[in-house]
Amino acid sequence: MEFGPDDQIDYDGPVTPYRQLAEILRARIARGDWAPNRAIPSEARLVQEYGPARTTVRRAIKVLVEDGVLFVVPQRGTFVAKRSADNRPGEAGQES
Amino acid sequence: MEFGPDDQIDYDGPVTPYRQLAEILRARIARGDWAPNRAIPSEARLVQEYGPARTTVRRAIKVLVEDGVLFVVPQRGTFVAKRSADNRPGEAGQES
DNA sequence: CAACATTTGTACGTATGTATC
DNA sequence: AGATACATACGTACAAATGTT
Repeated sequence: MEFGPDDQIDYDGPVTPYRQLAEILRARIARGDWAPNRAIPSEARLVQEYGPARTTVRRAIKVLVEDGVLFVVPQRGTFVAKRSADNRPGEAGQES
Repeated sequence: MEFGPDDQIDYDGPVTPYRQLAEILRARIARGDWAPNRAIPSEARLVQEYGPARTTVRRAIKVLVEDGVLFVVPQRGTFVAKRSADNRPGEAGQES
């Protein structure tokens, strides 16, 4: 079961909402919704778009940060890593 | 003697309570009370509904998990498998 | 400089579920 | 049966840094 960029979060399913959101964002990044070194929507914006609590958004972002897909700049935003497409859930290789 | 969705547990009969509950739940799933990928009531809820100890509920769930009818997601819930209707106990079912 | 908005960081409390003892 | 632990999610509030007006 793959996640698409336009999917909504299913709160009653077996997959946790933060995992779903992570895969949704991953799909949108892979599709090129936001270019490398560009900021994705703010946490507050993602809360508005997808409905979850901010805690859930942050958890989803954390997954992608650990996968090297995103990186966070405090008080600035969350950005798409340069080689975000290469990074997959398997090996978590993040550079700092 | 078949079990129906509305049956109660008979604690004085020859069939163990957990077996009865398993068949009750199986009937409810077959009847479509919960769709595939949807969660069945929580263990605590089933305790309330049918009266047994939680141990009994868990044992019943275990039977259906081994039959491929249900699957458990830790910290999330117990869900109906997609092809739950196909899976039947058969005579080769394993006991534990 | 001051005031404000934006964004991430952190913390607390509540609720639900399973896991374990 | 009951207690405790852990994971997840929601809501709220405030702090800190940055950017804008």
